[in-house]
Amino acid sequence: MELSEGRLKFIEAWGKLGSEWGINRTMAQIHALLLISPEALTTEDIMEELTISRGNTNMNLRDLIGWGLVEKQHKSGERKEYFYADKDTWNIARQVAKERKKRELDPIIKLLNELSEVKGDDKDRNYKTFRSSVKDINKLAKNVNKTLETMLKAEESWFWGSIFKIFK
Amino acid sequence: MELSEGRLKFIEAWGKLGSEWGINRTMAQIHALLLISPEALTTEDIMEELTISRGNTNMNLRDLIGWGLVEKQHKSGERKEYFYADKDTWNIARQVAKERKKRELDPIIKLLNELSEVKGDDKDRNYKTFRSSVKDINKLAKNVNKTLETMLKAEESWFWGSIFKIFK
DNA sequence: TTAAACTTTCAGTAATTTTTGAACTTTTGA
DNA sequence: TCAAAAGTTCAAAAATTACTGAAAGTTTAA
Repeated sequence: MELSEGRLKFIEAWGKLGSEWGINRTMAQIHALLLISPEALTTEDIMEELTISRGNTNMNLRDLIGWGLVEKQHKSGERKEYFYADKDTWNIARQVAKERKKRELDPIIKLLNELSEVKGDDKDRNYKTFRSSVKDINKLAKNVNKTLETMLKAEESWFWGSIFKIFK
Repeated sequence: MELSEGRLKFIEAWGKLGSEWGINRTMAQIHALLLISPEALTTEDIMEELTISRGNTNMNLRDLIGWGLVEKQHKSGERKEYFYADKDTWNIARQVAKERKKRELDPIIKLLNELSEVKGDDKDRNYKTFRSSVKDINKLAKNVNKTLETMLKAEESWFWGSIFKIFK
């Protein structure tokens, strides 16, 4: 396979993966393009490569910056903004985990704690099933939460090393 | 909070969470409803509780069965089909992990292996960055893969026990 | 202070995804 | 064998989400 074909496939696959995980396709594609670009790119570069509009490019770049996956760069003597993606996969994974934890896991844990307080009749089967499901999900969510917190602080090699030491 | 309010909030939250993770809202809501229902429900029950159409209910139930999260039950002497959700959270997590691994991780690993074979000029910076990104993502994907495989085989208490033994 | 170079915003449009509902199929019991 | 009761399908409609392009905003340098 040629590099140019490989690059296209990579961008396409990253976009598809993103959309399967609730991340907009274009945002994932811009990220993919930056991941395989040695140099920072301008808005124009991205628009051309992906044939998308200026507005779309701009908004998705802001989002990527909001996710902590892309940063703005300025070249001295130039007015234009350049965009660069961190290439360290472990940082990317951590950053995504961090943001999704904040946006989704934390609120769900908060709700589950509230739902644990729901009062009812212990003889009511609906109530018993509700309580039991909420309790179990709560436990799982808290375990995931603890594991993510460890991961957020950890070095990649230590993290996987620890995992595999046990799992063999 | 009252049980009825809690049930509504739970269904709503589960639906939202699903949609944030690329799972259709209604499918997640049906799953939520079944999770907090002690008895198996009929299509009619679900249609009424969630005020959705028969077609929609039917299709999403098929999908849930396809994900291995819901099973059909038959009551003797009755024509109607009843639907029941496994309430074991660990089984649910494993089932979701298993399906998503099969549908998404496995294909991505296959592609990454192909992309590892892309030929090019070692002096080309584009080529070098491409190779390096592909290699790193490949490594991460394989680590995730191994961890998932362990998880799929494991008992819940053993799994979290092992994780926390290391992470403290 | 002006104008060129660039960035941001957002109303309108387009694309995609989800839902409906009615026609169609299957199963069952009389 | 038939009709009632249930289950399934899918074209069309609705809802949601993403994209465009042009106007408005900002920054810079002369």
